Amino acid sequence: MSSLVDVAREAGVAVATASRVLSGSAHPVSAATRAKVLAAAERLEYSPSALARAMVSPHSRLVGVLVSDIVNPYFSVIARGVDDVATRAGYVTMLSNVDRRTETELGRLRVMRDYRAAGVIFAGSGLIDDPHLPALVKAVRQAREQGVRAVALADRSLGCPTITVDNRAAAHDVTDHLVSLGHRRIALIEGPPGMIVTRQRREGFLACTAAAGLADGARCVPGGFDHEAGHAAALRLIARPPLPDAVVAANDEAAVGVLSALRQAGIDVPGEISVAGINDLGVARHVGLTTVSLPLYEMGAMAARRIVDSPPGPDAAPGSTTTLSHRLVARETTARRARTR
Amino acid sequence: MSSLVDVAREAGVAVATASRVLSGSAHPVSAATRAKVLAAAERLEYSPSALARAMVSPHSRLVGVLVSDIVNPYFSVIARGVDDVATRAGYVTMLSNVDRRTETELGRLRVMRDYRAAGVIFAGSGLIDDPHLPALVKAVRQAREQGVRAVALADRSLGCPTITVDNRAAAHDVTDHLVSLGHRRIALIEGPPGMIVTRQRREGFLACTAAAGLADGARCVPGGFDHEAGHAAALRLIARPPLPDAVVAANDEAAVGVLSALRQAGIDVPGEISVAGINDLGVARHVGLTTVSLPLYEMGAMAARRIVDSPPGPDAAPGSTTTLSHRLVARETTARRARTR
DNA sequence: TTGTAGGCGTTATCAA
DNA sequence: TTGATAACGCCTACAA
Repeated sequence: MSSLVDVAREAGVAVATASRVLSGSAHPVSAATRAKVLAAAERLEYSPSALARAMVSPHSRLVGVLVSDIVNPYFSVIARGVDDVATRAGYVTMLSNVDRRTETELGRLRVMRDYRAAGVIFAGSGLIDDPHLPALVKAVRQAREQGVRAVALADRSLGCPTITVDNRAAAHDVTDHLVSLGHRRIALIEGPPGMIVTRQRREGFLACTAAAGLADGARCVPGGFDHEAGHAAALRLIARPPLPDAVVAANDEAAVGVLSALRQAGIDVPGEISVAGINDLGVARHVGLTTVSLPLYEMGAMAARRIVDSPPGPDAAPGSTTTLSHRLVARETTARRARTR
Repeated sequence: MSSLVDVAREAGVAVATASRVLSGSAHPVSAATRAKVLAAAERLEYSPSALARAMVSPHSRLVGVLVSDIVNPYFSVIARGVDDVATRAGYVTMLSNVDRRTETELGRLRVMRDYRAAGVIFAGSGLIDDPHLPALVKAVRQAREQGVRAVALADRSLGCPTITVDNRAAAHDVTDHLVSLGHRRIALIEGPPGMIVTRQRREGFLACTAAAGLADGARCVPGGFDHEAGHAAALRLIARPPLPDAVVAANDEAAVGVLSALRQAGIDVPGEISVAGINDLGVARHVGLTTVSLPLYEMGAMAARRIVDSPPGPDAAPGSTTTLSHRLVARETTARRARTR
């Protein structure tokens, strides 16, 4: 690898001059000199060291994204949004899986700060009564003081800007859709225990059923965010009749698990029971699942944009919250309640 | 952020000494001095600059992974394997989506080299008759000379170590499974046109059907790697009777698309037709899809291991190929051919 | 318009 | 065993 010194020597100019033309500086350089430098750089196949650049600038062109698990499509889509924006802006995405462990998140944040990341995006939901939260909050504050932008994609009280959706409202809306179709006994298959997003969606569900005077028919059962959890929860529902009129699953994946359990049991959807999810990932469209579309890609993209567009220096932006809108997408797994039982 | 200079001053020792204890050097340091330095570092919350370290060492602790699209679970699983190993070894994963564009891959490789990445993993399949391949091969060679390890996870003739599976054999084996179940007229729904992996799987399919004397019954139809492609291909198959006895889809996602098309058409699986995929991602287990299990996670993990375990310096390892084994997983979407038609 | 020089934070070399 | 110093490659005052 040839360095700026090599290029300067080859072009017969000072290092500073070479730097000025090659780094797109505003400093004036004569056309002739510029041409010489460019030619030399071309000949030597010069490519600036991103490391050295980052050393002397307020931050590197690295953007970190902390996800619970990249295999979960919820996070893949966010990561895709982050990376598209980052790449277009000349940045590189650093990815880390943290398995919902706040301590791991803390460790990864430190590593990213040590690379002088331009910013770090916290994509995962927080935990209820998280004993490690204070440590993370403190680390986030310090990182921000050092110029690392932080953005959260879920309500976590991290003391940094948050870009998220109203999970409570999303759960409310999908439940309301079921209510409006005439369903009276509705079950919610909850997300993983201990997660804030699980609580938010439960609250939305309960608020809607209560408002509709369906408190008696509303039933929350333990679940999770994957096929197996939804499948298992549905089996439990089936085992304890009467079957509810409708089911809201914690997310699309769980809803798909519910669908397969019902199908295996010979229960018709939406004839005998309606099923809905939340997220609207690829699978939902494919199986015709009624769900709530969440702007996941946009959340990632917007978070990245916030980072790459931000002027350098300590980040003083307060912990504002931007709430993106969601949208009910009615498909074939929900239908008007046909008969009484 | 306090630097090594700060720590040295605080401890009352020379910078070199502080560096020796804090970087775990083999150079001897007295216990007393060591303690002083450690205490000072603790007080100042010292954390070494990864950037400065990378500047003076042969490479950074960054591992790059180039995927076609992280939203595709095939790549998410690989990325997860890479990240798990990288993180455990104290490295950070840089992720880039390249949308199957070799030129983009080339650009991202350059960026990662500019960060002095320890290595770069090419996760995607190559293209047939790719006009940009020579440029990429050259860039890979140069990167390797500069100390960047390169690993490919598909047969691409990149001139670097390759860790992959035998796609030809995988397609052969799943086809053979169908043949052994008595199926005579078997259709292959191909992957995206122009991809090497598409050709390999087709070759395996054709080799198997030919060997079984089923050349007449073997039929290759255009498809793709997603739900929609599989769905559309199945519809075309249905539209032109007779329906084949069995279908091999290019991958699991396409197979799921096939299943839904058949279901919508009221065609029983596996009663009237057997369906199989390739990859064995989460969805396959869930829908009970017969498929071929590919060690995707292990491929990513092994590639990362190769990089983090490799001693620094120019990479001279020849373009060896490690082929990991696959395994047929028979589930409920395939069954013995019941009746003649 | 161009050049000189200092510094970013670390590790490694060479002396002491 | 410890210390001073030279890199690594770049950018940016400051000087000319």
